[in-house]
Amino acid sequence: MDDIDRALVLRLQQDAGQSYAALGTAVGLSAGATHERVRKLRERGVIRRTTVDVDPAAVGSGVLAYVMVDSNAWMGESGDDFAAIPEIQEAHIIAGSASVLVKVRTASTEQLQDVLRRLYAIDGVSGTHATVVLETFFERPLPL
Amino acid sequence: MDDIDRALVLRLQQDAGQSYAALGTAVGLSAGATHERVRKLRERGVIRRTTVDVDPAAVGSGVLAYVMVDSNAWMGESGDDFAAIPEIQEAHIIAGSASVLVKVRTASTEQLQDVLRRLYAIDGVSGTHATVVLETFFERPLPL
DNA sequence: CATCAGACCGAACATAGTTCGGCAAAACTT
DNA sequence: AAGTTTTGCCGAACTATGTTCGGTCTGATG
Repeated sequence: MDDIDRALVLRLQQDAGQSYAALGTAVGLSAGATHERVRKLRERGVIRRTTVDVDPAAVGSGVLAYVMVDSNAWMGESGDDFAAIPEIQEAHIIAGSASVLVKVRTASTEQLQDVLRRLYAIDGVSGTHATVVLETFFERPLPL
Repeated sequence: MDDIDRALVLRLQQDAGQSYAALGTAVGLSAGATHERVRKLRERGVIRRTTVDVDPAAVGSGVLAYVMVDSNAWMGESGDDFAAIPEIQEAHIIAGSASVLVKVRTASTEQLQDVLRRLYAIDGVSGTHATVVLETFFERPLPL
């Protein structure tokens, strides 16, 4: 994981569709060597997969909210329960007063309410505190 | 934006590296027609870009925290101020007691503290409340 | 000093991306 | 309802890229 690897990851985050030749030129390598570097980055798990970035509003997920989930039990094994709710995009165990923080995307606030209802149905969940996002400044890749 | 488009976006989210031929077979189209569909999805902005999913811990961002930022002024024009802090991965204006919610990734809690210091330096910021993530259950693409 | 392992280059070969003419179905027009 | 236009698709040609491989160099190891 040297400077060249970091440069490769950075450029792939910006555009994973470019050719190995272009990528190689940018970092000072041949296409073949670049290919080999990227292959190893995938093998090591640094690069998990290549994906596309989708406009949420265009696919019926125009409402974004973060929900603090309070509980009266240990939630460490409840990952699957949260994963079963498709509108939940992220779920984290957190330090602090609540015990789980989830990121939810829905088409409407009515559907958001329905997600909250399903959250309450999870074992150990004693309360929720939803924060609705009014405007997103930006969402961007990791710094390098 | 019909069922085929949704199927294409779904499959591209899972693996943007597969061939148009494979993608076409999966949805019942030829490679050429698939190519044209995906081109239009990009043109319309439904697909914003193709990127790679990187393991944060592998690139020196093992600490994740969400920070509620309180303010005593209108923050609607301060997007650039938040964008100037590279460790901030997302920044949103929110409804509720705080006015901005940011997602921060750093290598250490010391660096997290330094980010908080830089947040305080932004015009109008009157306080912060950081929530450190202990474990991430999952982070996944949008539902379709 | 000799040997070994790792990384790179450049060229060959295989595969996929991209374009295009022709066709058919659907959507307007009159 | 018939004509006309538009849209979307197929399949094949053409172009570009991915992928592999032998040979070379460099730095590390013993």
